[in-house]
Amino acid sequence: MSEIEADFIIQQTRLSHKLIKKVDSQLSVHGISFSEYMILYYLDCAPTKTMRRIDLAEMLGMSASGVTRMLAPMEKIKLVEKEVNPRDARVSLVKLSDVGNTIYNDASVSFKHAAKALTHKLTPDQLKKMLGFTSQLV
Amino acid sequence: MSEIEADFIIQQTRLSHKLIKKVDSQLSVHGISFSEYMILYYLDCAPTKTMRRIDLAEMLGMSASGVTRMLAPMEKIKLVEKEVNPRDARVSLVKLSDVGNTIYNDASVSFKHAAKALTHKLTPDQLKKMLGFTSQLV
DNA sequence: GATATATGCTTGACTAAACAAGCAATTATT
DNA sequence: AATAATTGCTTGTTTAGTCAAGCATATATC
Repeated sequence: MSEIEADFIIQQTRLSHKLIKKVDSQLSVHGISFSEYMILYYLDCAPTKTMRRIDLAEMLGMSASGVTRMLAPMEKIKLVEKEVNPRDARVSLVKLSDVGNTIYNDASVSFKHAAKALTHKLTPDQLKKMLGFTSQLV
Repeated sequence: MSEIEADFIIQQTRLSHKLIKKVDSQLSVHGISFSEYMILYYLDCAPTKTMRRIDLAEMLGMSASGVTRMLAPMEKIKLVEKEVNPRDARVSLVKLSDVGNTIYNDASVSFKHAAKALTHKLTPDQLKKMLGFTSQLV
């Protein structure tokens, strides 16, 4: 009666829940949440370590207001800095600060450890295949 | 620099986010959220269509209080019913009502449709493999 | 060049969930 | 039998997000 596609959705979301929970608890050592880590991650990926808030929201799959709310405390503890865009006064750029960069690098170690632990049941080949499938669906 | 395990976690959670969002919007036609669907799903799976709240919480990966809060409105609109356990007055059983069953069956059609649409980029074989990997990790 | 429309961001109000604390009933210890 | 510990559930409080509305700036149209 139950179909494989539906089962997949259910298992997939269960897994995600578990992964985030685990990673979150590992990252808490560095004083950041999974969502905050993701912000630092995308900023670090950006060539100038700077992004527009709306692009950040897009990448995170979040609303613009959600990003505003998340960034406020991160600015307060100087993980990121606000910059203005001289060409367009509407946009307010977010920049990864030096502190933020350091925290991100530290947190990345924990993140990778956690990631390895969470996926150790798969062989490198299986993991590679799975990442491929996952990326295809995103 | 970036490792495949970490990339996998990131892609996996991105995907999950997308899946839930899509399924949620499809289910809204039936007046229920993804989480509520999951409750109905687990109740439907149970042989007596009845579960203890704490077991439900366990299956959903939620806290007991979260379940209490979710069930309150569902009881109000009669999707589920509260039953007492004659052997243990501490537990309050949750039962899938007839209405709940009907809604669940209707919603399942939408759910399966959405699931198929969301996974159509994978061949049946790929999907089967992926479900296998996912289940292994949960 | 004036006005309409679109874009980026923030704020207010709300919702879903978590955590911690507490109550009530059960089970274990003595 | 009395007390302690555990279990199941609920409630108060807090946090992370959403959506809708609004403000400021930029772009397009006439």
